[in-house]
Amino acid sequence: MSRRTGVPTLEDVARAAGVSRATASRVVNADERVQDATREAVLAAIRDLGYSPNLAARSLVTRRTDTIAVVVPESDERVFNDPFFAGTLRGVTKALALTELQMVLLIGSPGDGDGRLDRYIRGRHTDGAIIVSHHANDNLWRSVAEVSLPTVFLGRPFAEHPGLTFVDVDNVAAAALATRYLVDSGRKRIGTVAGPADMSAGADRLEGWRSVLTEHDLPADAVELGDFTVAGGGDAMTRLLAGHPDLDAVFVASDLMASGAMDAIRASGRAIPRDIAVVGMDNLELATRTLPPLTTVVNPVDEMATQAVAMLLAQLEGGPILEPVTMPTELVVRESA
Amino acid sequence: MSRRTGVPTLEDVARAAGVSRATASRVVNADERVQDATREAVLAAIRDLGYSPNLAARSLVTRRTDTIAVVVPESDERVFNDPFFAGTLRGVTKALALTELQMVLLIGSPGDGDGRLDRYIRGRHTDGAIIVSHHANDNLWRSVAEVSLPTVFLGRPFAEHPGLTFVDVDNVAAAALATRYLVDSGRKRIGTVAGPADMSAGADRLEGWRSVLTEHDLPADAVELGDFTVAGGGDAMTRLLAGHPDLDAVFVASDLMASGAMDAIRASGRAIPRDIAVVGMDNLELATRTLPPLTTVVNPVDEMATQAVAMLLAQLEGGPILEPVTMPTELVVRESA
DNA sequence: TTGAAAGCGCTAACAC
DNA sequence: GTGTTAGCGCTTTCAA
Repeated sequence: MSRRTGVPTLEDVARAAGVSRATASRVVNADERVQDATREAVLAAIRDLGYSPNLAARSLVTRRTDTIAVVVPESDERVFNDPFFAGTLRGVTKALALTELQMVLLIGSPGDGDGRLDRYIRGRHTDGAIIVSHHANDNLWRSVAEVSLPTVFLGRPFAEHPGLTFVDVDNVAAAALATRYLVDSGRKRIGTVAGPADMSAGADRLEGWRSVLTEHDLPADAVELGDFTVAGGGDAMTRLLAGHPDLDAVFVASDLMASGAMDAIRASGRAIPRDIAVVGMDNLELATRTLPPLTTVVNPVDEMATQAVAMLLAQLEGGPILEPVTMPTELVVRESA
Repeated sequence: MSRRTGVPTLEDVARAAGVSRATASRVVNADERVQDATREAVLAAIRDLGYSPNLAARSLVTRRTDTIAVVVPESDERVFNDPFFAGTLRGVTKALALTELQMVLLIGSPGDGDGRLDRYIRGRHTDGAIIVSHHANDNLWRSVAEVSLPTVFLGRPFAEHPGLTFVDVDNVAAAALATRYLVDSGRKRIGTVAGPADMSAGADRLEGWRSVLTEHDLPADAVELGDFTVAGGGDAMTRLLAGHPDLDAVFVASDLMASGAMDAIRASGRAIPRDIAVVGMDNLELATRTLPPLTTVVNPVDEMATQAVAMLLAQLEGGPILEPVTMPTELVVRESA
């Protein structure tokens, strides 16, 4: 055992097993061409010494870190309060648990003030990245492109760039699905609480809502933006009702915002769905617990995360950058609309 | 720039700046004794080349990884669904953001079936660890002790061991506080939905509840165990009511379980707090949204996480292992009791 | 099937 | 203040 730190090295293992370091390394890395007897000896030494490879040393020569970054350019508050992110992280964690890869979670404010995320990416400290919740003004896409870091976006990135791939739902279609349901149930004055304009999910869902209203010659002017939080949804709804007291329905671009919006609607003295029908999006567990339970569009975060990891792994194994994947959605009808 | 990978090394920087690798290294590591002009030249080269240190190479020589493990021996499901863990991770993330340390999140089932967590710890792949939600039968404490990995437990570990330190609330006192409040408000037949017996938070809160009842000569036989989930709390409450239909109050060892328990109580046709008073523990945001809002004991996860990180940092900087810290709690009275 | 040896990129001890 | 040099622990040719 190494005299200095007490942590056994491969050298120590080799000596204990009476073989060379190269052979010991082969055993550690499951190389075929090692005689069974030799392998046994080395494995025994590993057990006895409690050997564990020094990852830094390995990384230095293999030029792989065996980690992938999960980048979320949002505040810690949001990341750890919003069930959408919880679902995403759960999905990624689950998918990654089947591999040898370790997840490195990088959280940073949108816009990335001090450039921490950017520097980490440009430093190529991980083998690849999954970028969630991308905003128009953070240049993460540029960074990954410039250093050719294998990356999959979870949610379509705002920028178009050859080689940028992603997995997402068709947010335009999802919002259209929700809005069409409201139209079909006879609602005539349909507003929306949209997501941030600097995120594709925000912009696309707004467009889906608008397209259906236009298609039916209904007014598409009742729009307020929220920030994908409960409070933001409540505030937006309050403004919406103030500006358009005749609303009889609203499509809210996320369940979290819908929860806040429903509180605001009730606070205004209106009944759901009698006076105002509400449809959300995400289908969080929360949607079953609102009053009344929320009709919403499924956002299959778990499957999306699995898909994103699979696409990234394919790239890491040397495959080509796969085409973007769009997951199907569906409407879940409960009692709010 | 290195001809092979396209990633610039310190050697490249040194050459570009016309200095030795050692001097370039000094600039990168903010060593004082470098002439201003030299420093400028090196910094310029770093900028031009887009240099970023190879962490593996640095780690190999410094014998530090600049990462700390946050170990949660629970399923991904629980970690990413339970707001208690979200709060903990948020606190740790926030505290770590002020340092140079990167968090490595290690999630694994209790009991640690395949030993992944254990191996990671024993491999000393991080400079230190914060262990959350420790169970009696996982031997994480033994592993950190055997490899002398600087560690702080978040929540008192089940095992006593010299050198094991932790931050926690006084769970006995917290449960006693809740139970005493119920006694003082005239309740006579007080049950409890306790946490898992293999966790100190479970055992201690049960003991606190029992001590107060015994002290007041009240029966302390109405106990059911839950698993700190909503469903588990509901099931336990249902059993409790079946076995003890005369209950007029219950202390539930977590807000999440309390939420489930309240559903079960309502389902049995009883009113809260008229027929049965309920006190929870944690003071999650959820507690403000139950019907009726939940009276509960504060579990200051954010402050605990901050404290744990501070204690770990002190150890990493070479200080002694600090004494365990117990944070204060308080009762938040809402409408459920 | 095994071993010898080179070298990954960096820091730190030492010399100047 | 700066440069030279050794060496961290590992994988991977290359040769035997």
